[in-house]
Amino acid sequence: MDVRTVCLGVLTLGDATGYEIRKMFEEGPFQYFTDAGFGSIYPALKKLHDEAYVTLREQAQDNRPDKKVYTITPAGRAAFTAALGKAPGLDKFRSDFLLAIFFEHFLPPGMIEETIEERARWYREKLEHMQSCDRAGWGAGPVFVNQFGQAIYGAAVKFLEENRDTLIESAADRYETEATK
Amino acid sequence: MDVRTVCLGVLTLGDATGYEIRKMFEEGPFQYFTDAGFGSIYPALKKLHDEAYVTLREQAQDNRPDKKVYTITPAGRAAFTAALGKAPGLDKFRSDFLLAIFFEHFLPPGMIEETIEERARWYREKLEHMQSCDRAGWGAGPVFVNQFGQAIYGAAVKFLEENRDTLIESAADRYETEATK
DNA sequence: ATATAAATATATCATCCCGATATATAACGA
DNA sequence: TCGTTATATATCGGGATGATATATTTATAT
Repeated sequence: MDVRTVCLGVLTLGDATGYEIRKMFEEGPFQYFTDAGFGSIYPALKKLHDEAYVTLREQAQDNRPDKKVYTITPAGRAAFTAALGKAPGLDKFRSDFLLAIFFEHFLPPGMIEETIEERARWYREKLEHMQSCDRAGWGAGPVFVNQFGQAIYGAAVKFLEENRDTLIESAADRYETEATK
Repeated sequence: MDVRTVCLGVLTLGDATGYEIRKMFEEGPFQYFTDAGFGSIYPALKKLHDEAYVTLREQAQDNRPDKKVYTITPAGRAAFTAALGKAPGLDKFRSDFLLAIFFEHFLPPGMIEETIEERARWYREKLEHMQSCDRAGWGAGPVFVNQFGQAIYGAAVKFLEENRDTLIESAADRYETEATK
């Protein structure tokens, strides 16, 4: 799904500026399964405007850059519906952390524990954030997505907590063996 | 982690051609947390060769393009170790499926069930593949990574199976309400 | 009181990545 | 026999990433 389509989706929830869309991806309910930076959002909005899928009104502000508030058009809604109608692409889980753990024997001794600890903390924080999200007024879709996220991130936290010691010990054993060799 | 670094990692496991590296990403133990197509692997190998991180020997074959077998150099190993020494970037889970479910009210009636069913099947297949992987001779790192994957994909399957009906019913209710309105 | 960071708001740019496409042949099954 | 899969390389356009630039206010910290 390209950034243009996701922007259209966000705009079906209400008018927004590029900056606000970015915040949705960073802090809002979208952050766990999609992402886009300014470098993709601004060009996307420009193109959506060219295609007449959105309109914009510039709002002057004191001592700040003008706000560009975007509104989705009926054509934009139709395009978004059409895009959703196609079978979604495959889910992707990408983890440099797991790559590092896979090649764990290339890591300096203390770093395995530190890395796992840090990642477990990160997953725990994200999980707590999802749990604390106010579900009042949310529709069935957003609730399902939020709970799916909790299931996944919860499983990650649980696994890291239950299996970290085994890996750390096995790495420690290897270092000992190498030292006495 | 860029494709060059991941290629170096694969090459620490043994010499390989670009085609074989691709297969590792597609079928091997890497497929659940990293990915790269030919369009990234071949340029990456070319650059690694320029940087003297790999050497290559061309193996002529009958009626086939020459095989280019790449071997990692000591400098390549050092570069890979240095790259792993840095704190890994954040894990990313990206899902067009969840985006579609989030905007579930834009989907045609039957498609919600079909979409969830298809995705549950996909997660189940991936999970079974991970479970069937031969762990004999694997080190602690690869085992940890494989089991982490199983925990995550298992949680996804479980969630989809347990919650699909609730979402489908709530969508059906909405269609009824809209019809009688 | 003053420095420093963070938030608001836009935008660009190089670099890299993804997916599609091209080329060529062997092997295998329908 | 005809289509598909596997082997093996490579390129190319469009798009995404991450860093950087600009400018001001507000909040936090020293």
